[in-house]
Amino acid sequence: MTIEPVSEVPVYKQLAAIIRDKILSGELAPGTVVPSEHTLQQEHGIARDTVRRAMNLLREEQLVVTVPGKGTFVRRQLPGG
Amino acid sequence: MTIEPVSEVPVYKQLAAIIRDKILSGELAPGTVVPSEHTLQQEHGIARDTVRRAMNLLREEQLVVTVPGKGTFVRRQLPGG
DNA sequence: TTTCATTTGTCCGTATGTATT
DNA sequence: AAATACATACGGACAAATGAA
Repeated sequence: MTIEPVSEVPVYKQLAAIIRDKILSGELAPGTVVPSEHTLQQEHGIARDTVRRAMNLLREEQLVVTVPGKGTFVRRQLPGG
Repeated sequence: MTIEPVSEVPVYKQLAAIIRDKILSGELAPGTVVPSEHTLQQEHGIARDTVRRAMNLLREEQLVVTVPGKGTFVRRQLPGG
């Protein structure tokens, strides 16, 4: 999956979709760490601000849980799981 | 206090007034942290841009002091205090 | 204990585009 | 035309929590 800088869909929503897919497919297993904001921003060539927006979405969807100073983790009890 | 989206008074001035009142009434005591931009924007359902305008006003009035990376605090020595 | 790297939290400034008033 | 408001996006900086050296 690649992020399209110029698109109808905002970059942060595209990134959220990418990570959401990995969670729902099991590629990112429950309890494991989601790549750090720094890593994601490097990998996709986007700003940290944009990464954080994506994470905010996933938190609202209760797909991930964030621990300050530690990281963001895939929830063990996924909504509707 | 509630912000009226459609009003003679701009939203950012309404928000500034709300926080100003809490400071002057002591509900927000000197030295304590003012809710973060993110919190305020969520609580009132307004944009970050608008929150920041409100904070700029309060800073100009010297009611609050902002510490980068930490937060915005109620001044201990209020103007005319 | 102190130090250090990592990671998230918050803030500052800027910019573009859209829409409304 | 100008001010207000929202959404998006970028970059830099410092603070605080964590954990490891």
